[in-house]
Amino acid sequence: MVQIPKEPAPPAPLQRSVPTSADVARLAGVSRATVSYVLNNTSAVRISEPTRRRVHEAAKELGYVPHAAARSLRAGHSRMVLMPTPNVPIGPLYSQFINDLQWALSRLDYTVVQYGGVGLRGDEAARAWAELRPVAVIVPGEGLGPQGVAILKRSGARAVVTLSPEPVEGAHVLLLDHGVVGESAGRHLVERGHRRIGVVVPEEPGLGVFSRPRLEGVRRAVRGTEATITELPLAYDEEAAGRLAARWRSLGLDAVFAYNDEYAMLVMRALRDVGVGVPDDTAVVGADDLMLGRLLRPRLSTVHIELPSGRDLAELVDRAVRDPAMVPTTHDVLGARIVHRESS
Amino acid sequence: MVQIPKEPAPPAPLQRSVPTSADVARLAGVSRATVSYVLNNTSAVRISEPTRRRVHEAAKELGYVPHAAARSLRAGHSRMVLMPTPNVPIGPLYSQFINDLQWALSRLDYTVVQYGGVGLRGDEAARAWAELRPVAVIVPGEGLGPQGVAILKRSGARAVVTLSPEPVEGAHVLLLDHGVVGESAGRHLVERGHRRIGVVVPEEPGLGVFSRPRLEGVRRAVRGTEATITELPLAYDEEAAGRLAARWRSLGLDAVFAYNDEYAMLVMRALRDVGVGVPDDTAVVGADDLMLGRLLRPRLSTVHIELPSGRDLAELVDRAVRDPAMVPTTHDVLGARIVHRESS
DNA sequence: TTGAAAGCGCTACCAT
DNA sequence: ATGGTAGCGCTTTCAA
Repeated sequence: MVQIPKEPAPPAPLQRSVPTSADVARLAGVSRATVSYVLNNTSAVRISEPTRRRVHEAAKELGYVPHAAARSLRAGHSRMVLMPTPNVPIGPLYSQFINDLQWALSRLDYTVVQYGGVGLRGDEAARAWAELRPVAVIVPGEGLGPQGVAILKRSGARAVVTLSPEPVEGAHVLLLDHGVVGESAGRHLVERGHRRIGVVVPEEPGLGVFSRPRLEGVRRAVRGTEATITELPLAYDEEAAGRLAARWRSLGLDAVFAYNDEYAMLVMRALRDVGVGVPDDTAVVGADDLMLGRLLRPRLSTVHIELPSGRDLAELVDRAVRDPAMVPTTHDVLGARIVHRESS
Repeated sequence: MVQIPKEPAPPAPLQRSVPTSADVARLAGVSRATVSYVLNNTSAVRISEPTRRRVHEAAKELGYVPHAAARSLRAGHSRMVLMPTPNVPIGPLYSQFINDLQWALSRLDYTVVQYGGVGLRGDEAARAWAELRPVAVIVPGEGLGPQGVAILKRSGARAVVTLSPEPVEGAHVLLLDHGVVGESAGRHLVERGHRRIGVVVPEEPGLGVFSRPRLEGVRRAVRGTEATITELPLAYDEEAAGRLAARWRSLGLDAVFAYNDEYAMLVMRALRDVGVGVPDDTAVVGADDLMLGRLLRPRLSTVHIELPSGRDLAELVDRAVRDPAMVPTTHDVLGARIVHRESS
């Protein structure tokens, strides 16, 4: 651990207080109203060029920066889109999505803010978000109930969107049903003649949100076939994988859906190390279509996931903000398709 | 691309306006002052139990949530710590660090907010942040100059901390000099007798912040030895790696520092595919000590990186906030040590 | 073209 | 124990 040294604090000069528009007005020799007109380019009012210049100079000289809270208090609304930061570790796929979303919302002139509420949950969290009076809230993942939605709306949020595994009353829901991921994998394995299918279920807490539906998806895919499913709880480390591999023959599986590409790499490695052939003895399928899958040998079969584009979501938010009468709906937005390579 | 359908907007009921403390006061039959005392548990004032109850009930019935902007406007300060979201894709290492930091700051009763300013740069960005009047600003990476620091401080930020590759006047700087990473790798390779060392430099824009110092670090490590450095620009895809591998023999290198573990995997795979032996023909060293390095065969030698703990940084921020007189200093906080496995 | 002033929601001082 | 009220920084009528 790298320590940040603690230093003794020598005395220092007092900080000048923060300049306000009144200070600018005083320095420019005009009223606060005029300052506001000039700095906001208010078109309904004509201000003479010399005055404009004086105001701008005064503002620059003082290092004036408007006070967002005061402004939105006065205006009665803000353009802040609040998005709680997920407290689960997220992959590159999701990061990219969030990035696109932020970019698109910025283009639409919203201020995007990720709120790091760690300990809070449920309505308590919703209340904390509501205190900031965001014009819209985008909640990734579960955890927001109808109550929470109500709290947010009562506090002025004109759009509440959740990216959730299940519908939420009152909110615009982008249904991210990971079942389709498992389904793709399961269908693929069944079609290729596999009958004893293992499904890796990560032991990491917080991954259950994804792993449970993926497992259910595989179950759905094999329904009506002779194939059977075996759950394989697994921690993301080599020893755990080694232990799993050691009892592999006794499990009698001919295929495994490894939750995602990273777990797939872990499993493939462990199987290799105990002499289980992939795909001949056991087929392996990952998910997420990460680069690493392409680099493995045999090349990893995987499920490619399509999230909605950040732009689409940004537009949904914008429409909902501009038309609060819009009735919230629930849409399936998770796409999944198998990418067949060499491991299956 | 998954499309989010656009729906026609039917008419809908008007939204009741947001309840304020005045509404609560009216409903409870008390003054706004009393409401404030009750809801904030003001210890300087005694409120009778029946009154408290009435206030709480009224607040709950109305779904009252205090208005953070109004509160901090009145108070003259907030407990918001603002952190611009990095617009470079960040790895698991850094994500973990940010998470820890958020957690630690929450424990200290700060509200952590990641600000998604995409298009802004330099002082423009600083001004946008300053509008929110955060009590502290933590800037990951370069891009904040002394000007920006001044803007933030003039706007009331009591602590400005940057995690930067180089010192910034006026700010508390946690120097993340990635040179030490390259140095560790370089020293290791030289000690093991390698003399013609390639250094992968990712072509991805935005990674230059890291790759340049890492390259310089390797240069530093070989200074005074007979070893030579060859820069190897490389995009993160298989074809590019294949092209690099194809001309590998002609490069005459006996070792390569691959920027990080992911690039190392890419390079190792490409070298393998053209029959270059690792480590016998060419040694490979990665960086970041990701799990995938342990799963490769040969196991990947890598540089383990130690970031400061989130807790330490949170404490630094807290101290700086409580004692604005504290003079800003610059500290090296990036630790690096070689993890020797099988690829070198 | 510019200024005076009200008021957004909240808290803290001073009365009662 | 409770209420009246000023004022945080800003925008926006309304007057001049």
